[in-house]
Amino acid sequence: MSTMTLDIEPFDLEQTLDGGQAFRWHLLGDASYCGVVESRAVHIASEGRRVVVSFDADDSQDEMRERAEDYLQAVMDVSEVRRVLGSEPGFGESVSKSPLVRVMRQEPWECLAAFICSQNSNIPRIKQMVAAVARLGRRIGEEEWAYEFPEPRVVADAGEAYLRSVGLGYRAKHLSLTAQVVAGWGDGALARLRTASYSEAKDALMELQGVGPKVADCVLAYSLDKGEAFPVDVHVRRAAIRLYGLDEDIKNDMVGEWARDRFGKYAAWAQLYMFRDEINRRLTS
DNA sequence: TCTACGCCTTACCT
DNA sequence: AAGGTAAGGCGTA
Repeated sequence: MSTMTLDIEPFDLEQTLDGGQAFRWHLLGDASYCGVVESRAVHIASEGRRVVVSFDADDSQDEMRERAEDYLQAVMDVSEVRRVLGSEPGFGESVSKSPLVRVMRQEPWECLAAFICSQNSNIPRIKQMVAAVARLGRRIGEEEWAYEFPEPRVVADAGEAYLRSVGLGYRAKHLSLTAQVVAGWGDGALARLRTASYSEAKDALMELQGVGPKVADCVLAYSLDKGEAFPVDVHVRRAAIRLYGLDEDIKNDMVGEWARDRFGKYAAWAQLYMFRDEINRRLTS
């Protein structure tokens, strides 16, 4: 293993890596995490005032630094996030005083597949489903989680029946059909949506089976550089109504527009905080 | 077009 | 141990 220190302020590893925007990070006993970034097994730890990334000694330091910094969005100026969200009701104090929950930049296809699995499910189960899909990919290490996420073609060829057999339920059909379509688009087609506008990219994603407004916003926020995306699920909706006094009967797409207006390009960040706070609230009440 | 509502699978939790 | 719950989306009325 090689290690390097990222020039990035320490952040909330648990809520960032394992808080529901990604589903393939594994907690180790020492509060660090291991997982896969672009077909490489990596280990991420917070050590004092530093973030330390470890990886296979065969990989070049420069290349791994670039990958990790991209995945964790290390170059972005988070002081602006603190300024914009730091005095919001409910979660503002957490933003300004605690280690940040970061919006990451995942590989779009893996992100899309994961959130197709997420519908009408919960985090433990989503992890189980994504792990099963990941096992279709190339092994990149000894650990049970160490698989490169399979290309769309591979998932499509595995077929609906297989995906059902590993626990995806009715989502198997959605993922199988979408994998087929995305495979047909060719390499890099999904990532190309990064240069499209928010609404163009969202329309394109929602053409896919199993991708409605909520799943689309997750993919836009967590993999396609659309900070204005604001995934509205039952929890975030409840939080928005409670914290900001929105009408009880407001439509979900209106909640999204409200969030874009209020939080701008940091809507996705606000959503992570609102989601977390609402979940914690339900668990503790 | 727009909205409301039933349904879809099953792991996980209590 | 059995039954309810869960980061939604789709098809139909």
